[in-house]
Amino acid sequence: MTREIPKAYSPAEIEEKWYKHWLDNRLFEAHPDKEKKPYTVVIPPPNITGILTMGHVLNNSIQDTFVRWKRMKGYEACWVPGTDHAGIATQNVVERSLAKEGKDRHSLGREKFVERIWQWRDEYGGTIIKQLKKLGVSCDWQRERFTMDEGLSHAVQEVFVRLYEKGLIYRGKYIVNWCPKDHTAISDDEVEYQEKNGKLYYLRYPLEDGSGHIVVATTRPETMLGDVAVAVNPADERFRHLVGRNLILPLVGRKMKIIADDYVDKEFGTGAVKITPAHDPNDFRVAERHDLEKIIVLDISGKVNENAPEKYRGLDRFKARKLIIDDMQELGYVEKIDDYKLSVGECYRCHTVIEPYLSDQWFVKMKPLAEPALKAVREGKIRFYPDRWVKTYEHWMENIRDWCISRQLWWGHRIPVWYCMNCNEYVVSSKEPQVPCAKCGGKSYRQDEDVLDTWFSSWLWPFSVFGWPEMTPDLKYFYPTEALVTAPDIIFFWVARMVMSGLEFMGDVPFKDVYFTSIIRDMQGRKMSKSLGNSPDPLDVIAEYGADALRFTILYLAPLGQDVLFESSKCEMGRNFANKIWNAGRFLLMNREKLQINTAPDVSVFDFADKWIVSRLHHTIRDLNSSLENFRINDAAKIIYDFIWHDYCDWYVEMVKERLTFPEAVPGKSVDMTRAIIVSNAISTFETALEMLHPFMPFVTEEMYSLVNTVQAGSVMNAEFPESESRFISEETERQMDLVQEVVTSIRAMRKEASVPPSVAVDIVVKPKDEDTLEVLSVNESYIRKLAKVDTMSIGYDLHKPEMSTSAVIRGTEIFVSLEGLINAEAERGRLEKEITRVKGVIAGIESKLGNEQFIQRAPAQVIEREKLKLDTMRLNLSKLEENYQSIK
RNA sequence: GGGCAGUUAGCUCAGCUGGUUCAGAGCACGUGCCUUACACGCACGGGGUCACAGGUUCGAAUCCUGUACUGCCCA
Repeated sequence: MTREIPKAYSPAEIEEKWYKHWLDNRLFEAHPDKEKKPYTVVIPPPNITGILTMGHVLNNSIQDTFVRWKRMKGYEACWVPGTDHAGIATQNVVERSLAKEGKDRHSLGREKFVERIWQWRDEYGGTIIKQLKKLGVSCDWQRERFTMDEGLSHAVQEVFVRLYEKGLIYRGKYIVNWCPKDHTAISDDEVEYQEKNGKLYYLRYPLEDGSGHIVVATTRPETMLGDVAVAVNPADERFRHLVGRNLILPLVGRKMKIIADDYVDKEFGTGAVKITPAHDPNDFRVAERHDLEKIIVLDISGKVNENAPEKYRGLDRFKARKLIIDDMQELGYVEKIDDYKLSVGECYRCHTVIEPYLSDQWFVKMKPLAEPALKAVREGKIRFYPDRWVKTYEHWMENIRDWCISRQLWWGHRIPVWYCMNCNEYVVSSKEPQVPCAKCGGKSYRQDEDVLDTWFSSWLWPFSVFGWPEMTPDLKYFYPTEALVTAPDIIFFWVARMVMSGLEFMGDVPFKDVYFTSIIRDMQGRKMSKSLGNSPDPLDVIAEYGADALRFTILYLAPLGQDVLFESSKCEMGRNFANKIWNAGRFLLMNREKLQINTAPDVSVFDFADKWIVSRLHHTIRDLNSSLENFRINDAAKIIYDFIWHDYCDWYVEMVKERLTFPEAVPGKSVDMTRAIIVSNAISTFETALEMLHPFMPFVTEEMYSLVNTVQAGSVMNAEFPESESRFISEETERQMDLVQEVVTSIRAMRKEASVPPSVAVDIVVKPKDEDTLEVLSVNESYIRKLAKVDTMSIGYDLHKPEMSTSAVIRGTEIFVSLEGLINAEAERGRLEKEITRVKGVIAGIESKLGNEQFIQRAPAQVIEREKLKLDTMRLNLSKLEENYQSIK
């Protein structure tokens, strides 16, 4: 049946088959097990409206690699998947679909609208989860959570109540970032700043007594409708005499004072600042200090409201800006208008320009939560990879501002605050209060209309997924989690806040290591985005190259802390690698099939090649484990790639072929039995390599493992991850193999240089440098002959250079390739000349080093010894090269 | 304006604590090969004053300082 294995690996059916197998056999499921140590990872919950991006691919490939690796190492690996409810984004999506039916949420009503969103979620919300499965991730799907689940919602309410009771949640009228499109407040962190070309308008405000005017500069002239004062710096000589005098606000006619406040920057604009307390955060603070009125002049859509002169009412803020400037110009109140670069805040969801807006909101006091969170990172209880993110984290924590958590949306966790219908007194409670109002005895309540910021549920994720606030067995066993793998752009939104909530509510950090992934960009270095259309659809990439190929390629390309430029054709690398593995397995299977002998691996039949590959294998295991432990995942990918492709396939398999043709005689064993053992030994190393590679390329390794395994060991997932054993590592054997490889390569090069066709075997003469070399090359004669296409190989100290031959010197050992009729004396002389010049250069370099007294005095003895040895070898090489050069006729 | 990265072969990138094998990989390129798994392959080869200028050191792609350009974050 193995004869039917196709030549090229085609991933599609194989991936589907194994993913189903893993699910059916519940291999991803985790349960508290006292015998084992837990290894817990929670997925950064993707947005429920989202689809899989290359960023998710990287992120989840990394997580899966770690989770599978630890699972094979005997940990109870638990990877919790899920999604978040993405308040604004989801509400937008459903509102759009309502609009198509000519409806809006207000006509539907809150209850129906929320119902509608749930319907939408049931229908489309699972998209990204389905897509993740295509990638082969080993999440425990039994544990899939959604931030709006009952349990997680309960956690959110509990947290709100607890923080409120602790005095860490308060309500107040403050300036918030208002999105006039989404009609909601958003937090400071949800505002994205863009550098834009704008104007700086210089406006004249006349003094009340008609004795002149003062000029203020502003980028948002429409806010003048809400101006209540003009402020200057108290130390500013230019304006000192004006402080305390009155102005008349043009267009409005309001009388306002000139006040002095340190906040004003003398250098900016004219040094005089108009104060609009209801529409600017700095002005708001000035107004608090000076007890000024706060006049809101825009409505929730950014249109001028009834507090402004009639002429402007109902105008959009940008239209109002134009009209106001026109009117001011007409009245002679515009001094000048300059071009000006300014940074404009936009809503991170819909990119509408944010309007600072005075409104009633709920806030979390952050300072008390930030302090322990800062300490945990400083003390190394949580480590960041790469650690430079610690600085960013510290800076944010040290300058932390209170978190506005209320959102004027319908989709989300409703704020657990109840207002007395009678007197408006409020009670904070996760359920509707059953007791009469403490203030007036009223008996009916209404709940706060607003919902909480989505991140207010995400920050609880590492423990809410395990049932908090109940101290469930799962929570006890799996918390704290081990590693968090996430993109750096949500370090504030999410990572920092999880640290705070973990410490506050669980009394322990939520995770020990945070791995900040690279950002995937296109080949021009641009961020991948929907609007640019420069992001390949990972599902297309998987269809074309296979999930293993995509995973491996992206891991190989993404070094820790470095951005990655990606295009799907790069996945050829991963695909080719999968194909290489497929064919190596095919080779082994075909040979086993041919022999029809069942046998176990047998160390007693090990020859040089086996000892070498096993040494390389254990080297590789050691390096791979240490790379993964240090989160150097691209190194790990490279290490395993090089081992399988270069050591195993390029050299070892070729050597095995030679042995299968001419097996060494083993006492008491038939020739075919020997052959079968040789194949079994080769398979055994291959299996270990598959185990090592499995966390990176789960599908092809599982498939090959199942084909190659005779004893039905079951899934490779259940195999123990290989551990390096130093008794198998032989530096000596590896050095010897290096020599064999160098000899083979140099013979191949000489053949090529002399244009010997690949089909023609050549004779070689070897004059070894010493006993060791003689021994190694003799032992490996058959391999050298096979690998370099050599007919007879003569080896000895007293041999002579064949008449017509080309030569090379490898570490003092001379290799002559007979080239009867093929040699070109001129070319040969040129070749040797080039090599002689190179070696002379090396010698001169070392001589000047060794001749340097400073070097002799200060360099470590080891280094000096090394240089001396190198010099000896190089001198020997040179003398032989010169000798051979002379002998050319 | 402040902070953090980056600049190494035509392209995309490795190169950890300075010193054999330090100048590497993949792709691309050139030449030759259907050699008893693999043309998604094999073999061999060409290609880089490691951004620039100083400095530390016996010794610098690697450490320090400055400059230039690129990108990100914060104000």
